[in-house]
Amino acid sequence: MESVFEIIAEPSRRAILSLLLSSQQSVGEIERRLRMPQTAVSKHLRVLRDAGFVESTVDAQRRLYRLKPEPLQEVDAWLAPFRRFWSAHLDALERHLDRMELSTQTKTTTSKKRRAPNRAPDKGKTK
Amino acid sequence: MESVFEIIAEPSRRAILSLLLSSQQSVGEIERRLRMPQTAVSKHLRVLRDAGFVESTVDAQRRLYRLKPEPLQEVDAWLAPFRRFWSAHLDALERHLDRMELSTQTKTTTSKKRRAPNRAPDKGKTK
DNA sequence: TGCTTATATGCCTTGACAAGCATATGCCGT
DNA sequence: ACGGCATATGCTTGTCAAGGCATATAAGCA
Repeated sequence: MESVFEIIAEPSRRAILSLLLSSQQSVGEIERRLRMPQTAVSKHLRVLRDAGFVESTVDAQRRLYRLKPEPLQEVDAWLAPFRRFWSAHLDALERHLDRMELSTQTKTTTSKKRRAPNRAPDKGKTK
Repeated sequence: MESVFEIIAEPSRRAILSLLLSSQQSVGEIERRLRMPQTAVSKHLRVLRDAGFVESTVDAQRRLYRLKPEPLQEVDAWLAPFRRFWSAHLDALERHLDRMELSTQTKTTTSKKRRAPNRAPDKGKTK
């Protein structure tokens, strides 16, 4: 399995992580709320625990699982340079729109269909 | 393939995305810098383009690929609640450490922005 | 026109993993 | 000690995607 990215590629696992955001949960609670078979929950939790996404404590016959931050922080760290990238781009776009007094008040991006206004892509030899 | 998470689960694709952070690149450049066969590069780029991570323009026989922000922003959005989660936890830890007058003076004395105190990662009960 | 460079695509094999099912382990109350 | 509840694990099967290879498309050049 290896990387944290492969771990969170699984939708059920992301669902479990999101569920644990509110508070720690037992396997049975996760099973009910996510409507997924118990063995599947246990297996996903196993993967998540081995990768450090969650930890568990024993409460009688139950096991309570809770989030651990480190692996997702790793994802966040990988994402950081891209955040800089796109904020830089949004700034540039903003300046550009300012410069050409664009009348239409464009709400900032919401739906995925939104694209940058048609500028000629600078096919610069700036390489 | 579907989700953006599955797309970035592939290490080569993450490498390509990181490479494109600096500037747009042709397929051949990516091939050389990542030392990976051309057909592999092309296939990964196909996946990335279909998912909206990159776009390409034609420059004679070359294709120049560049980043598009939206899909990674989607990842970032999913991550947001977890960021809140772990910063809350760091705050709690910090308060806790403050309360038990921990001797180690944290040398970063910027009191405005709280930072995680540098402690050894607590390897409590890993088996 | 042919030759070369740049990139894309189709086929095939292989490996990884999720899902399902059966079963094992372990704790509870009586 | 027993039966039942809660959770974990082993095995098998189907699916799907990555990698390798050959080949296709297409633009530039002589």
